[in-house]
Amino acid sequence: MPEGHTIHALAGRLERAFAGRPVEASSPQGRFADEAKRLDGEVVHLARAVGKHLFVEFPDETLHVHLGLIGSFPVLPLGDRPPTEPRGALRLRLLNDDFVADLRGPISCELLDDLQVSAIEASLGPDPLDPAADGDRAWQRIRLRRKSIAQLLMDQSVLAGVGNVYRCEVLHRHRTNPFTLGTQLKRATWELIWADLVALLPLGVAFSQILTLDDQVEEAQLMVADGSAALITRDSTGERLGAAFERRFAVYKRTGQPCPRCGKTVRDKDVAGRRLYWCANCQRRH
DNA sequence: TCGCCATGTCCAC
DNA sequence: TGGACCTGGCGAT
Repeated sequence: MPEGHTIHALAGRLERAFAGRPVEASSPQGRFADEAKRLDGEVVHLARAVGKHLFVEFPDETLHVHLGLIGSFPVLPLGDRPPTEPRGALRLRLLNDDFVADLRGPISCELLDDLQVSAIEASLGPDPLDPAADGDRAWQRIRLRRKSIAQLLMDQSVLAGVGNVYRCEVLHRHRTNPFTLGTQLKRATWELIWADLVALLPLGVAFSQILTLDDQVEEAQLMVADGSAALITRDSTGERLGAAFERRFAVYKRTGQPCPRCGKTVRDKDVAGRRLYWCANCQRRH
């Protein structure tokens, strides 16, 4: 269940497992059979992510994948075993001598040309994981909108990569009222939120885990700074094995429990089809 | 074993 | 704005 950090980590894993070598591609489920045939035997150039969109570049076309809410694309080392027999609805399997990657349940899986890839990228707001991204581009879209900042943070044309967990947690971190309209939001508040996302999302990629509580964030940053993050046990794709941190949040899925900052009760409410969690007592800023 | 929910998005009304 | 879609995990049965 992916926010942007998951897709960036996945792109890295695919890149390490497949880039620079020919790949066997197949669609056991059949829904991607013609396209898989076109990729079969081609060399993978690179894999990259923009927000929640994954692009795997081949010589003549680009595989575009969006996992949606329930898609998965695990990259597994084969070791000395043959790949497992495909089971269930396996949309796409990528295979070489060392790795297998099985794509299931994506909301999109398609082959695109460069123009089509550019069109998708152009439709997305800045991605805090892109070092060249400009948070001011998002601000220009936010400041004119009469929608709540809770909705705007989830709008991928405003900002690419943030999902429900990061939105709830980052609004709590900055004591921001989720119902503040874009037109009411202070620029200084946005700048703090953007800078925070730029700091938090790379920790999500490094640890394959959403970290938003100060104690965990500080520890994770120290581990990145002193190199010990790299020493965590990893498999041969470079993926960390097991969770490094306890799964804890300030407000996400904590309805009825005390806010860790002020002790008042965390609330939830459906906003545009997604559940928002927030503390009405200490999130009052605009 | 079943049913529900989920870190997402699109489309018809 | 509600439903549809796709799969895996988990609590209730």
